[in-house]
Amino acid sequence: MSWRGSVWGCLPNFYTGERNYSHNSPSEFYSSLGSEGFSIGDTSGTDEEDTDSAILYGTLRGSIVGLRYYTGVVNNNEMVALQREPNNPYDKNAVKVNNVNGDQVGHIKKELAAALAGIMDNKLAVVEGVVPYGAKNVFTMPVQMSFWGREENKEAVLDQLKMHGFKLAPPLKVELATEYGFGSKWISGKNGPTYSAPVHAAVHLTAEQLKSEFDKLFEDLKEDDKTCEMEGAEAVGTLLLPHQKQALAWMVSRENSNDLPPFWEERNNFYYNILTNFAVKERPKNVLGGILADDMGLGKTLTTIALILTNFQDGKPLPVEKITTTSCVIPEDKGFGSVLVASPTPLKRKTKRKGTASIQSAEKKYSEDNPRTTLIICPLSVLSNWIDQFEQHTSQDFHLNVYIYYGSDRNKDPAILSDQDVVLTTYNILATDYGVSKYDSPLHKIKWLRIVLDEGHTIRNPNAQQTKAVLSLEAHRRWVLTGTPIQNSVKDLWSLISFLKLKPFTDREWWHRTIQRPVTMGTPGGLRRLQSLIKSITLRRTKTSKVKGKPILELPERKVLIQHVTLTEEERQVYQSVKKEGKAAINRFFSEGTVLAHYADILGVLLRLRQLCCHPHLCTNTSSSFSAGNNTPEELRQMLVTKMKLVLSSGSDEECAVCLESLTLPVITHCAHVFCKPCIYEVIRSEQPNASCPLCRNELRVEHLVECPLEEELDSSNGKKDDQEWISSSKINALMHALIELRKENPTTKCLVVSQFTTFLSLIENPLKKSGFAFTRLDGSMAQKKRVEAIQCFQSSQAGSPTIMLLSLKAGGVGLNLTAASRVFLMDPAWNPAAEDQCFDRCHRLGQKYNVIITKFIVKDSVEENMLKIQNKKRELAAGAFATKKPSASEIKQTKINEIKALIDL
DNA sequence: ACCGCCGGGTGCC
DNA sequence: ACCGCCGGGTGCC
Repeated sequence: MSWRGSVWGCLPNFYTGERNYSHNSPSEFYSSLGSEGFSIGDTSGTDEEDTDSAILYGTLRGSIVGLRYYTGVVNNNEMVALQREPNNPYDKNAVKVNNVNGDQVGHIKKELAAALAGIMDNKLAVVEGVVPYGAKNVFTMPVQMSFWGREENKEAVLDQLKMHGFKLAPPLKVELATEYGFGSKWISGKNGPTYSAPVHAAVHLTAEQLKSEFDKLFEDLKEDDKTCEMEGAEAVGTLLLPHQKQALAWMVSRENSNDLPPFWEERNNFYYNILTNFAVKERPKNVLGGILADDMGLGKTLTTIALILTNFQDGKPLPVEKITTTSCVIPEDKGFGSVLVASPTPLKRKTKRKGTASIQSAEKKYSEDNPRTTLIICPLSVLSNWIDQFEQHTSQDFHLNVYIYYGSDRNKDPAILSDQDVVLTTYNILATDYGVSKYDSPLHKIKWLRIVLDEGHTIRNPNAQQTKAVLSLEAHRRWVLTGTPIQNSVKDLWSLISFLKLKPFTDREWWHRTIQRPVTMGTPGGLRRLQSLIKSITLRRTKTSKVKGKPILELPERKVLIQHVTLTEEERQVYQSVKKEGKAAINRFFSEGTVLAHYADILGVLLRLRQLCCHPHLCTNTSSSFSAGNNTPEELRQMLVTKMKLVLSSGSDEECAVCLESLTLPVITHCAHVFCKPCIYEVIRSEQPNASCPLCRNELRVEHLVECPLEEELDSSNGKKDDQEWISSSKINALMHALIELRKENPTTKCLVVSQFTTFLSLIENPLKKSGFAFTRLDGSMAQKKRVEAIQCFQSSQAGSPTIMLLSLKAGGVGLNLTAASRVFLMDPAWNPAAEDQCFDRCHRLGQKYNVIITKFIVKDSVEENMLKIQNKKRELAAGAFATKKPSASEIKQTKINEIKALIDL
């Protein structure tokens, strides 16, 4: 059985190269020193990227002075933050001391500050403080400091301190117990033995142990208060499943609750944070929201829509309005599958709700303090899914304004936006507005009723512009939807927790000191702490979870069959001659050592072979000449870039060598390699000022990158070649045979016929027509309206409705629902098995009534068979460990080279 | 007395 | 700060 349901998603998000922080903000400081998630037992240590785990150098007692002048107060044993203040007019070495709330307590005494300044500025160590006693002093108070840093900086730090006459004491003083999470048990042994601190950050757990530890995080989440059910309001036009009613009850109770946030306790009229020992008089606010982390396919979107309609205002549902206007305005001219963010296609919409006295009076209930609008932010790929689902699940009698804030003509008037019930937008639009001007960004001018982050893990990189844009939005209620809350390590959680505005974790330092480090260092209780945090704000069910003893989803079986296809003599001849030529060229590249320089050539060869396995007419537009001969290097380069574009425009689902997944927003480098735009930008950012290509180490510059729209964004209709007479192919014959057999068996069975190559789909149309099949088609080039039509048409159970859908592999987002089909014919294998799985899930999901049979057509003795082998290797890799070591640039290269060899039988 | 000592003024960095 | 430190006032016993 194929692996899908793991909590930890598939491959980790790889970064190449070390980050280089040049700013002074404490949060960046922390991120630069934070340990790299869980390090797995293998610590060969040769990898320079693996060294940013911090160890404790030792501790030092100092004093905080100038308390008179500041308002920040602390308690005994409370954590404090030390922050450099290089612009202090009295002392350029000044070090501020702040309490957990960020209020200044005082300064570090100047002699000590002089010693710390250099250490802190050069990021040799992170210095953390706890006030052990004397917190009520008037003028000065003591501070116990811990110095954390990389092993290799330890000497330098000790030297610096020595120069100023300071010496570190051995780690772990009793006063610091709370830092380590030992609690009172530790302190109680007054004259007991002394313990030495854990010095090394490495946790000696196997990958399996770690995974099971992580899985425990989400255990028991289904119990106690999370099993109540709640019916959706009348406005929810769809019956909710039991587990969705549970989620709704939980979400509504979270939004209306007045509980204290996790780790806070009330003690004699004060509220204490038991992690930092910080106290406040005002009751800290809990997040009115949380993380809905259900597995894919359990209906997070529907549940969220139900929440919006059911807990609309003051705990009451959306009122009935006797007005009937179109609820959603769907863009007519262009689909959402497009990911061209730089030049968004204008979407048509109407501005509604002008006039009508009754509505105006209704609007008066809403104001700055009492907003009405929910903002939903999602990746572009699922935007259309949200629109569909709003349409599907809102009852006819109710009217919900949904405004799609997308496209170059989006309405930026905050007054209009805050007058909607729902504003839907994408992370990219949000980040673009914010990038233009933080202050003019319309979405940042509004205080929202509720913000929903869909696929919330997209903001897991705290330094990404879109994360910053998301974190600076204002809202009363906040939700994160994600199927994979932790992709790679605990680090991934910070952005989400910070978005939820859970104090004190919004500040990176407190998150790091109280949760991340205890967890990564394996401090007793660290994981328990994280678990208790997650438990209090998260609801997660997997596909195998049960409600009242019954499985949440009873999905029918899914079988994958491989149907071998033998080429005809004629096809085989063409194939062999192209292969021979290609193999000779690739052999030459190997002997010249220019394999990676000719990457585009090689992809071109492989593409032609893959196309020939499908149909001889597919590769007529791809030139077979190799870039060599009498061309200048510049001409050669141009040819390679052109070739790469041609490969990409064929529809081939190529992958990015950095993230190892299907390309998103492909860009071609100067050296004719292709990567995801975000991946390569990350490489450039981390290797500045001089970055080099992960595949060939050539110079890498932003201004040389060429964006390359995928085939999906191109109009395929004008790519049809009418001048060629239609002929069949072995694969088409195999498909038609299967389809006709199937029709004999059961004429109502519906099928998906999937290919990466839309021209192949076009070629298949011909025999379908001849054999009298009713079919429809869905590919990336279709306008949104046509897609909706095609999907509705196909999903219909009416007699005479199409039984076949021609589907391009990557069409539509994860939400695309094609459950009417119970058979899938995959005409050509993809590099990335995950892309195939995602495609199969379009019919093998909630709502599927029959067992699903998937047939993969694979040509015998061809590149396709070799692709299957590579796919299997990738599956093993993805299932094996969730935190595989980051491959270095040279490993990326070697993997690619091995793949090429395997593919062309070298 | 280019000292010591006294006692008032004063106080982060 | 019930300290230290500074700098002015002062000066045998």
